[in-house]
Amino acid sequence: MSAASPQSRRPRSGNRRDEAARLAVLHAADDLLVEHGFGALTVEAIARRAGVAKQTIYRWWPSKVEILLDTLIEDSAKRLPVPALEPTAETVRGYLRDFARFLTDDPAGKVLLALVAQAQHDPGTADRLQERYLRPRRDQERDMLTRASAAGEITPALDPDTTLDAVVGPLVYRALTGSDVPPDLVDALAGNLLGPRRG
Amino acid sequence: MSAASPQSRRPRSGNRRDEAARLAVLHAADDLLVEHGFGALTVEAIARRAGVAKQTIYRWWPSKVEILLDTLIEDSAKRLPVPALEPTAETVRGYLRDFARFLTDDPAGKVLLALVAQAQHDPGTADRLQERYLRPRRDQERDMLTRASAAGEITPALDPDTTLDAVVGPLVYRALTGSDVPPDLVDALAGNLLGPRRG
DNA sequence: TTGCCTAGACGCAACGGCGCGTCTAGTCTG
DNA sequence: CAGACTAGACGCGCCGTTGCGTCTAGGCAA
Repeated sequence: MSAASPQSRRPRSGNRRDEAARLAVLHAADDLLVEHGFGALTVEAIARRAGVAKQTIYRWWPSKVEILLDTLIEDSAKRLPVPALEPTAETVRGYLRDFARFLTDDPAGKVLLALVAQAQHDPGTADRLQERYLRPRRDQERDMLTRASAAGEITPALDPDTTLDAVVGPLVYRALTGSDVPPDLVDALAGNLLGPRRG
Repeated sequence: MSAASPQSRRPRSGNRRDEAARLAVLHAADDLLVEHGFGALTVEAIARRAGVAKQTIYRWWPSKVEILLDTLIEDSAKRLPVPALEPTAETVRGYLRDFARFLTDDPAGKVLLALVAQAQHDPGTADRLQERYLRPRRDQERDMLTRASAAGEITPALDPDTTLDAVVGPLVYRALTGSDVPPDLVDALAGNLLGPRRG
């Protein structure tokens, strides 16, 4: 659906990068992953779907992993922002619930799971996923927790990183193993690990 | 190391399956995965390493995933048994600590992570992993928790499956993202989720 | 017992298919 | 002209399959 059709694409703009082609590639990769799984995600299939020459892909991306990282970063910045200013117990819980829905319902969630998976098969992917996505996001999440703690909104018993792993881990694990990730689960984990509100 | 050398292999035994060949394939797959990662794990490489013809592999296993499942099941039955009879709070905690070490230090732990990863890329793998490994093991673990609860050894606040996901999830998540999985983490999670001993 | 015969597991080698990443050639636009 | 684009061919490696010859255990008959 979101693949650009050839006629809707603006004419190329000379010797500058074609933004329409870039978006077409990103959307094609996303769509193919969701529709047919990572196994069917080949560079040639992306090129066909995007209506773009294979060489154009290799010109701008070293691998399909980097394409997926681009879509993941753009999409999760848009649709799963980390509450930054004066987070309350409720915004923290809300973020975690959103994260659970992101994992299971959002196409970008599938992209994240696929990249975590691919990281097991290829050390290069593991490094890039850490650098470009996991580490920066974790920094923001840690900051959120620290601010909420300082404001007395939450009172976690464990240090911030362990707390985050303890909540995020089960959500990701259930998503990876094909279980559902209901909001109740998030609330149960948050209740156990974030401590009483306004302790 | 564990690949059978040709001269050490016993002569084939007529029209019966060659057990030495079976073990050579299992060990070759295991070794190649640990040494070079899933990416380098091809059926042809396994055949070369095991000193076995490719057809012999295809005769007995429909895919390399099934080979890995065989090794995972045999190895974790041997090296990570689930405490079954009258589990105490300490045996439950011990099992979870063993599981953490299994994930990071045991070759079979790498096999499990690789299969969880592959399950994201291929629905068939997801089904087989569930059927042959995750479900049976979860059944045993649930039983362990239920018995320990009934005996008053542990007092989890959540239902058994959620409790297991809440402990196992973070361990797996950290292993997947390349973090270490220290015993302290297990103890912290267990302290939070298994409840006070002999409450 | 001796000797042949069959069943089935095995190794060797080659097949067509496909995705990889690279390369060449030609087109289009600022 | 420079630089991004399309189209398509290339060699490589692995896929899963096939044909064929070899080897051995076990059955059967003289």
